Amino acid sequence: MPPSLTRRQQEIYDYLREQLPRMPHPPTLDELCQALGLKSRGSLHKQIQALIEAGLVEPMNNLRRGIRLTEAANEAPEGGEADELPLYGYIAAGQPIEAIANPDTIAVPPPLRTPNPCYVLQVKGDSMIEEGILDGDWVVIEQRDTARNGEIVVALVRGEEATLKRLEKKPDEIVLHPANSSMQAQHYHPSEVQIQGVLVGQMRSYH
Amino acid sequence: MPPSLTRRQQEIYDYLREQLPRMPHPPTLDELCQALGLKSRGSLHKQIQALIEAGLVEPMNNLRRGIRLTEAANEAPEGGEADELPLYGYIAAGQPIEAIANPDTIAVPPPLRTPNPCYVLQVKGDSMIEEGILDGDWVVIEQRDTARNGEIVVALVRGEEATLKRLEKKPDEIVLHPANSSMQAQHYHPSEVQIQGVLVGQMRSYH
DNA sequence: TCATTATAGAACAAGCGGAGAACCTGTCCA
DNA sequence: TGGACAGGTTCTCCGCTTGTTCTATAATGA
Repeated sequence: MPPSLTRRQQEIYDYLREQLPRMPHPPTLDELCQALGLKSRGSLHKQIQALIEAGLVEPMNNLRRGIRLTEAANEAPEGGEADELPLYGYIAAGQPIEAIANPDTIAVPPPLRTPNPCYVLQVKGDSMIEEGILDGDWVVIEQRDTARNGEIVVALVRGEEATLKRLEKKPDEIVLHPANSSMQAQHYHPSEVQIQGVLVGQMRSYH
Repeated sequence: MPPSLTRRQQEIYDYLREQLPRMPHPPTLDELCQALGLKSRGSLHKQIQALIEAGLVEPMNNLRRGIRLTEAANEAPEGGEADELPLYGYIAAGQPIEAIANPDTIAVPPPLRTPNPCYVLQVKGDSMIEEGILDGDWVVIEQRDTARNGEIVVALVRGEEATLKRLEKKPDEIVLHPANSSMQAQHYHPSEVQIQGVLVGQMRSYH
């Protein structure tokens, strides 16, 4: 059992886990220093050393191979629960989906999802309050680009505004109905609206 | 066997069990103080010390790695299925909980429950519709016989009627508030009402 | 009334994170 | 072949944070 990491060590480790795969080469200490806002190679080395002792970073015995993670660290990500879905971020009427910094996952019980690919968003605002979807609720979205009349959908309007609304398809227009009597239904030309998914589940925590 | 915890210690322990997994780093004493509304690090330290002696919190020998639970404490919650909770039946205003024939279980993601014993009911009727709890929703209930003002509780009235209502405790009476403007709040003598649990989570399926 | 519990607050010491310098060891190139 | 150079290693020093310890003060209850 590795000695638990200090806060800074954890931070650096998290950074490595996230950024390393995107880098063309394993970074040198100096490069990492710059990326992390440090000025002293020696300081960073001390932190990395701790990660090496914890078995998370490949030891580099005087070789110049840059910093890379251990196999163990690469495989370790999550406990591998079968029904974890990605938590993409927030959805609020009128803004694009706001991705959160740490792409996270959240467990979703089978009845709340479908066998098809799904993801989770957290609701911001009260636009669907009369459908029992409150600020802060998680919604489970099935990834689809079509929907039936009356379904609640994640719709992208003119490529920029993502909203959670009830869908009404008319011959020549698409109407997006909020469920909040203080808001107006919005009318669009079909070409303006792109379906990104359909609501299939919802969860709320009270603490 | 460790000496039993004081009320406050139990409270802090529960908080840790619930909140620690969501934190990016193990918190420092100061951070915890703020989260718990305390102003003195020293005070909290004494409480934590007691939890350490009870074997629930990892001892920190002058190291600054924050507060973390023991393995024992982390694994302790339930021996059984990961996060399957018993589904007891239906709850509707005005009738006892209607047990379903096959006592079933349903998976509940950790954020929707507490570390304490919980169970699940399915909602019948619209009495809490303005709180975003609709007919057919599942509600996760923490098994408790006390509740704080403003919490939504499963209350058994005169030993026969179970309802899901928002609780208001007054000196001489207990008021159960529905969240549906077409229904009336109900007033009872404290001896008539028995708390059976507190709402901690809610789930809905759209298919 | 005394014991227990919870809290505030002050004072202390050491862990920890960082800077910087010097050192060491391979690689490259004239 | 022997520098220059890049990059890893080791060291010391400093200041802030954070765990620890103590004392004092309420509140509560047997």
